[in-house]
Order: sequence, then structure tokens, then C-alpha cells
Amino acid sequence: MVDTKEKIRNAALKLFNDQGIDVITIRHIAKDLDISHGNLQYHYKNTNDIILVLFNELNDGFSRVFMQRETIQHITLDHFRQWITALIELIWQYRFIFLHFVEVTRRVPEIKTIYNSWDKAREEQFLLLFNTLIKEDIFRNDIPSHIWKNLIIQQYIMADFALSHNEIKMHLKGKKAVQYYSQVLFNQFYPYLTAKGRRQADEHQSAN
Amino acid sequence: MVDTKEKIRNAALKLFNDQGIDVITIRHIAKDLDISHGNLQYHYKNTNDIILVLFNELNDGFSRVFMQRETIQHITLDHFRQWITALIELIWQYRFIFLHFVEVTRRVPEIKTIYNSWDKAREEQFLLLFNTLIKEDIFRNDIPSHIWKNLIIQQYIMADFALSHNEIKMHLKGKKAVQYYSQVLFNQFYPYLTAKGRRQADEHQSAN
DNA sequence: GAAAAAATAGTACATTTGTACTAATGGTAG
DNA sequence: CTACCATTAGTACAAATGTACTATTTTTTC
Repeated sequence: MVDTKEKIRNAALKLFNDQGIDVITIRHIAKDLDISHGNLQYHYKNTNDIILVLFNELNDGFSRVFMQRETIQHITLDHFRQWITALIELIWQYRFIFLHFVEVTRRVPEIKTIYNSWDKAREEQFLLLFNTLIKEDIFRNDIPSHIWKNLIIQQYIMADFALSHNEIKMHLKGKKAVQYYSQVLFNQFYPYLTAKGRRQADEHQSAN
Repeated sequence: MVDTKEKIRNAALKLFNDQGIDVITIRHIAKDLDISHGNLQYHYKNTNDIILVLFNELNDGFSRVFMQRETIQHITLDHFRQWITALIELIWQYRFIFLHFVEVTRRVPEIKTIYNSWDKAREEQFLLLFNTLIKEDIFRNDIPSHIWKNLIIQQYIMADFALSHNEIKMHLKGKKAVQYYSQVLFNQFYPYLTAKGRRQADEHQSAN
């Protein structure tokens, strides 16, 4: 009936998110679920296996969010903002990966490979998006291309490690964290806006 | 003659930087130094003690870099760039702290307290710097204050986690990493520059 | 309903780790 | 010289962990 594998993944996700990957073992997860660790081991050999599966779930989530954006034709700043929020929501859900990114990639090297395989596609998507917004006179047209590329790297770092910053400094939970860091990420684009773009951004600001 | 405590700190720093804090124990460090772990324990009770001491070293380094900047009167973009490089150099030296920031603060809670105690002072320093650069017509004067504050948060996240990004994506070592990420951090300010500021930035660019 | 496969519980053991402790050595102040 | 303190080496042990394995129960399949 109930999918044990799924129950294991859910329990592991919760424990990893709350306590980190270094302190949680197969035995902890088994205890949390009131099953034997022998049983858990039958489904997933060790925590690294679970981490990889959860990472792939995250991966699928990202694909969905990226797809979603592609279908929108006439993009507005508000679409863009909502899209950022969707990304941060997903990152919040699987936050243990980002809170322990270096450890995760050291313990499960495949994750690094998978993560880096997105790269080119994501960069192109971003550049396309920027170009669209430039054409719509929302983004400035006097920014050299190496700065746009820099902005993409900046976006990666900010998105991937925003919640680490939260963990150390802000200690926001759930929706509040998502809202706060979505805003931080969105605000990064402010100086790239044209007068028209700024008006659009301010409208939303005063609407809240 | 030779300070054993210092030798221990150096060995620990090297091992932490290379292999991470979760895999390195008192015994590993002792083995690396060819001393007994009983002896090492006499100097530092456990790895967390060493981590805290190393963090305080980093802290002193930051203080020095910040002081240094305060003494400069007429600030140019190039000073600013050099200052960023000095920060990233220091971060590189103690990179294990940033590569495992969340773990570090969970294992040694004092670190979180110390880190957050800088906050107000650093924010004021940044705002002062921005204002100076605005007055010198290098930074734009049409940016609202909440965006400047946002930029400070952005700077924290970018500086603290740039090397995590390197670890996962770029795999640059030493000077190359420092140079690359200093540039990334510096480029963040490009859209905040006035025409005069851009000219200054381009000069440096073409000088290289 | 019997045979086969899947799932679960539990045991066993080598290894690592944190921690406390004892013993030996070496330098040094009086 | 010797008594004292700092330093070093090494031992001991409980707890946790990764891993492999066996035995039992449950479910599925024909």
C-alpha cells in the first residue's frame, strides 16, 4: 500500500534539513520511522544513496520551474519575480543540499557532475531572458556582455547559498525565508533596470 | 623553541582546508605531525577548540583589512578592488570555514555569535564607503537606500560563499581562485557606476 | 494454496571516535 | 640537586557507525 521507499525519503529529507547530513545515519532515519535499520538498508544501502535520490528529485523540480518560464511569451518583471520565488521555494524544500553543498558533492561525487551538466543550458536561458527584457526596455541596453555573464554566476551563488546565510544570520523559517531571499535576489536586478523597468518594480513595491 | 600549539594550528588548517572538518579528527592531525594524540589533546581538547581558535585568527585578519581601508582618504575604484582582493585572499586562507560554514556554526555555536557581532559595524562601514563613492561621482546617486542595504547583504553572501562555488564548479587553486572571484565580486558593482566610474573601471580593464 | 519473491527484524563484528586516564620524560626555579 | 610543572606517549573503554549476514514474516504469482 504505502510506499516505504517514499516514506524513507520523506523522513530522511526532514532529518537532513533539520540536523544536517553529517549527524544523520541510516539508523537515525530507521528509528524515526520505527522500522529496523536492516529493513531500511534493504531499500537504500546508505545515506549517500538517499542523498542522491533526493538530489534527483530536486533536479526534476528545477526542470519543471525552468520549463514553466519558457512557455511565457510576453515576460514582465512580475513574472520574473514569481519565477525567482518558485526557485527559492524549491531550494527551501531541499535546503540540506545547499546548506551542506560542499560535503554533499564530496560524499556523492555524481551530484557534482549532474549539477554542472545543467550549466550551459541554464546560462543560455538566462542570456535569452536578459535579451528579452532588454528588448522590452525593462533592462538597460548599455551593459557589456561580460557583465551579464558575471550576473549569471552571481545569481548561481546567491540562489545556492542564500539559505546558508539565513542559517547563520537571519534564522527565518519557511515562507518568511522564501519571501525574504526572493526579494534579496530580485533586488539584485534593480541597478540593471531602465526608468520604465524601475516604474514597474516600484508599482509592485507600493502594491504590497 | 618551536611552538607546538602553532604547529598544530597550521597542520589543522591545512587538513581542514583540504579534506573538510567532518573527516578530520584529533588523531588525524596528530598523525600528520607525528605526535601522539594524547599530546595533541593536551594542547587542544578537540577539533572544535582548534576550529574556534582558527576562526579567531580569521577574525583578526578581517579587522586588519577593514582598518587598512579606513586610513585611505581619497578612495578610488582601484583601492576598492584591491580591498576586495585582500578580503578574498584571507577567505581563501581560511577557506574551510566558508566551505563548511553551516557545520562550523552548528559545531561551535560561539562562532555564529562572533560572526554576527560584526554586523552593524560592517554595514555602517559599507554605507559610508558607498556614500563616499557617490560623492565622488563614481557610484550613481539615484539608487534608493534599501537597494544599497540589499547590496550589502549580497556582498556578504557572495564573499562568504564564492569559494563554495569554486569548490563545486570552477576548481581553481590559490591565486587563480582569488583573482577570479575578486573580479566576480568587483563586477557586481558595475551597474552602480556612473559614466565617470565606468571610465575608471575600463581603464583598469585595458591596463591588464 | 503452494512456491517464489519481497520486505522486515535483528544479530554480529571490525573500525573509528571522543574522552579520560596513567606513566614517562624533560626542563627549570630555587 | 631536587622538587615541581609542563609536555609527551600511550592505554583503555564505551558509544557509534558501516557493513554483511541470517532468520522470519508478508506479499505476490501462478
